Amino acid sequence: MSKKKTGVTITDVARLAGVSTATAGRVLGDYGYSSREKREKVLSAAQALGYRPNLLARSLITGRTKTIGVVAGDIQSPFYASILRGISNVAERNDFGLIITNSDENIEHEIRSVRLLLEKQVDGMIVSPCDPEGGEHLVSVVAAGIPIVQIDRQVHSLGADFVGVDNKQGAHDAVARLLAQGHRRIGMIGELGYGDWSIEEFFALASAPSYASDSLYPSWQRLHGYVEAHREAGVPLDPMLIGRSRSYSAQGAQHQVE
Amino acid sequence: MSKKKTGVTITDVARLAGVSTATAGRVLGDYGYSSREKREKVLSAAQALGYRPNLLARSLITGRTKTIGVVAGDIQSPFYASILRGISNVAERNDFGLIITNSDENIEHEIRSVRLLLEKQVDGMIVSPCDPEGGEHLVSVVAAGIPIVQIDRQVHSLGADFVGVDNKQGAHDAVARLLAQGHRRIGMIGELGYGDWSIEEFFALASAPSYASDSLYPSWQRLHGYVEAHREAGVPLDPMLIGRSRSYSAQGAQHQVE
DNA sequence: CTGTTAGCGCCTTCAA
DNA sequence: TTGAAGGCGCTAACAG
Repeated sequence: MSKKKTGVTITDVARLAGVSTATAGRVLGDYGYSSREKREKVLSAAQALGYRPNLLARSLITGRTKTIGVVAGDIQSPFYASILRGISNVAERNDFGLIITNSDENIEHEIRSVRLLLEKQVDGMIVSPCDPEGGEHLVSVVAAGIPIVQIDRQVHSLGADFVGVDNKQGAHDAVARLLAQGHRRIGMIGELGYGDWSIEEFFALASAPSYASDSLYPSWQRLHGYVEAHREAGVPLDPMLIGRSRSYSAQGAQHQVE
Repeated sequence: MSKKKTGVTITDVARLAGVSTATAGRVLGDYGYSSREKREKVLSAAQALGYRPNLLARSLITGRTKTIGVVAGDIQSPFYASILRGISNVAERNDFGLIITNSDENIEHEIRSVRLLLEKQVDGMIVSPCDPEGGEHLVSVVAAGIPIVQIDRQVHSLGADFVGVDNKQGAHDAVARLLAQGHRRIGMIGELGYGDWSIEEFFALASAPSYASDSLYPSWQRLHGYVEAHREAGVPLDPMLIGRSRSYSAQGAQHQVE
């Protein structure tokens, strides 16, 4: 009949148990002291009433939400899905909640997501920044004292932790091995979607021994490794051997092959 | 230097704007009346201080969190990933947050997840119940006035909304078409992992025209469709044509073929 | 060890 | 249209 949300509060439990709300809070929240006797009274009262703590109220006071926010590129991609699964496992093991958002590699979506997470008072964020250059919104987050861990890509100027793949080194090692085996025409298909250069231009840039690709997108970092391996082996580069799929998809790659 | 979280509150904004917290709240929360003049004062004060509303505090009062909780089987599976993506899109469009959890098709995980979501005061839940029979934990949720939408599988006794595939009909139609084309030995590989019957036993059960498979796991529902199509066509069933992969994986299916 | 008193940040009556 | 006062559910300081 009644349509109101029940909302059994700590006060209800305290009353039924015949103690103060403070004492009830101490046993239900598992902090501070409490005698065996009172403890049992409170627990059974809570049980009887079907009490569930209101984590919002608790967080409002403690300042901690036991929630971490994630800004992924696209939940649906196997890459992010597997990462999310790992994050989720660890979070659950530690009784943390997870608020997950997609950026679709779009900076405005990312900013929106970050704002939402901030307002929901997450304790920390895991972000895959879609633009290695522009990260003012992230700066304001760390400034607010909320830790950020970056995934896959990083905003260097942020100085926040980063978990990812050493793209340049990986590609370098793979290509170097092929070159060592005597191969000379090594093809590579990469996403290489964003970036202001043609392959020729990038080859020129990346051939400088001091070139740093750390702040580029992953596929360009890998191409840099490709270039370095060639330079070290003294093998000339041929732009015709590089395919730009412009998307991370099998179709895109297939298209480059044909 | 200071390590404290800044925490610009509505009070700070009100003071700077020279109005009461009530007025500041009205413009920042976009409710109630406010004069153009005050409104602008408040907004620029908020801007200057970098004010961000504390959604926890707001939710504590309003009783609504603009958050919906999801209990998926496994984020990482393409099936759930695509569903989550859709949910996420709609949620974002409506300024809702999403708390996502995995059940791993394990009832205890599911119960844990549901409890967490309840305590975080989600406004509603989307659940893929791992046991079509046992759903007491879900009953208590709807009893608390929190709407549930079920995905893929449903607890019938719950009487909650359900979104899914008509497994029986789909399998029935596919098999019926093959039979109509004259084929007689039609194989089927299904997960068929849970369930107390052997294939022979299930054939016997499902051959009854009145048999209802609604509360079974999806793969059994599909097998029911297979059986019905055969019955309607008067084609005898052969248990040897059914493979039980016992998992939703390519490997499992492949193994049945060999 | 326990109860009382204050709030957390915000919204919501209710007067003015 | 505005402000003052009260309270959401809970925890953090005190005294006792």
